[in-house]
Amino acid sequence: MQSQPTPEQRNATSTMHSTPMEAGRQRQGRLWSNLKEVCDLLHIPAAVSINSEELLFQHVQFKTGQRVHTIGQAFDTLYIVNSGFLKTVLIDEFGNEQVLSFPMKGDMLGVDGIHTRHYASEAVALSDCDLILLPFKKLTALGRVHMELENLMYGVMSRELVREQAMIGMLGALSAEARVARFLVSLADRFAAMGYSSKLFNLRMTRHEIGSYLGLTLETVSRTLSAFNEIGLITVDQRTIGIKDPEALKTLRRLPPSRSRTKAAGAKQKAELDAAGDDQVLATA
Amino acid sequence: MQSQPTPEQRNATSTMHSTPMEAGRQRQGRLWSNLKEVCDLLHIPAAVSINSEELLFQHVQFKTGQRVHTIGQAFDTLYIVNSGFLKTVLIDEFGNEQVLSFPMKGDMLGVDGIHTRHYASEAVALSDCDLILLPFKKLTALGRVHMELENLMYGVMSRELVREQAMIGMLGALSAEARVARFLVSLADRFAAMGYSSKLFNLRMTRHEIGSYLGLTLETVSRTLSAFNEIGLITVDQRTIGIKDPEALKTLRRLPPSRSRTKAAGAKQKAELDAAGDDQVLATA
DNA sequence: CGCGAGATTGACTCGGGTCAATAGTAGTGG
DNA sequence: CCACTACTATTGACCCGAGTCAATCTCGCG
Repeated sequence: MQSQPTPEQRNATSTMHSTPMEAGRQRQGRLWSNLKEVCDLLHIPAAVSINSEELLFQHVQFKTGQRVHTIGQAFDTLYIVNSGFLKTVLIDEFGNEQVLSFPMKGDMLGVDGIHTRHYASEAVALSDCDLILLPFKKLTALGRVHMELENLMYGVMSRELVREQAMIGMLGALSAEARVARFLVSLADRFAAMGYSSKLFNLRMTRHEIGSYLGLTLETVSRTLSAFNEIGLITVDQRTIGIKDPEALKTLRRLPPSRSRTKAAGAKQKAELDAAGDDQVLATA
Repeated sequence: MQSQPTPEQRNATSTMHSTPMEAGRQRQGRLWSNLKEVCDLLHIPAAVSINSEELLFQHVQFKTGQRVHTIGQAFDTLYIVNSGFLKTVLIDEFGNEQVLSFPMKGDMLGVDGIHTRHYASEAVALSDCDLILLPFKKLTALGRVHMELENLMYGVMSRELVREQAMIGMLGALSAEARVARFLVSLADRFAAMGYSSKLFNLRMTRHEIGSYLGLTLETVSRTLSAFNEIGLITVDQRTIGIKDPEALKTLRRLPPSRSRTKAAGAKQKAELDAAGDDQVLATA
């Protein structure tokens, strides 16, 4: 039940007891989803012409650290994140990881495998995850019957393309501080879109992974977060991040003349923050 | 606007005189292409079940400096480059250009517009160009009839996605020299794929544009090219580049990406990485 | 022929990478 | 419960790669 949720296990579970009116769908374990649910998850308007319950998509669970797919593995299915957090990485010729994205609820995985029929990246669960399987064959076959599926696919792929373009722009043009700032804002927005707090959240990834994602070292990420903390833009406690000034983060290009940042200024900021909320900032005086 | 052939012109042209074997296609100006030609151009195996000559795609010519589409413009058509060279750019909040790609023969433009129905980037001709128009509506409509069209689209979009992933990896992990080196190799390969010489070619873009594309300044690009020239890897004369040692360019690096020390592969690689760190410019795998 | 855009090269600066020491945190087992 | 270990995060000191500023050179074009 734990180490590897294989298709066999899922069949065993789902066929174990099938409630007739549920048409084979296992509700409580969230083992199946219909097209409507998939579209909702992707934030794509599903001009619902289909409620056919035979059009169900299987769920699979992955535990922290498990790999959803690896580079070079034969491609046959796409995944949609129903819950949990992951990272996708490229491995260079020396075995070094390059983080490409941090997929979470509503994001699609595996699209890079379509072209060569082999996944071009590796997806790893950063927390326990629940993913929906979209067998690509099935998808394209259904695409000809239900044209919203087709548009869904185009939309998702195009969206992903735009996201990567923005990423390239960021890596090419922004300073370390601006990258970290935008990363935090982006995370906050995504949490907000998922219904979580955009003001206080936990990072699911290490500094190292953030650094890889942003083209920086973990030290620079750590230092930058500390600097933001001193200035009062955020609060940092390990992986707990509090967003204090989203506007400033959004428009930040460069940090104010860094040399003049004295201890006194830092202490002042710290005091304000402590007054504002009950948080333990450990920036020792 | 400029000389943009309209759909009416197409109908006029195609019905004007129909040479039986040409089936209404205007040869001399390369004004039309059928699906087979489009697939060939994209290097996608067209399991040819269609030779229907009513399935023709219009060409459009753009002159150097002209914009094919701009950011925010309503999306309705994709483009395939039949000849010529272009750049696609993002414009940031201060009007600065960020070059995203240098499309040439066989590349597709406009895919980033599908998601929001507005182009997310701007495409500019760096030379006189001949593009094939693929009206998106028409394309999706045909996709349901001829499923190879569908696969074509998925394939092209996925390919583009993989390309951008590689770009992100490069920007995130490689030194200036390695980026320039790989850029040259990539250009050489693409020229080779088009039937041109991969040993001697002309850059269609300025140092500034190359720098923007690679996340560097034009001075760094210029200096790096000069350095490669001195070392004998290439010859440089303004925009004329001669590739002398493609292998060296391909494997050239600098900073061992100490950023990512992967647990599994990391230990194995440590010695090599450290050794590589003492290397100067050249490194052989 | 002169003008302006592009390219090259040098001198200087500094952002961020590297190396290293320390400390906080989580998981494991006694 | 604590001790032990491995991982993660924070911080400081140092320095090098690449950005910035600026002068000069080349070339294409009206």
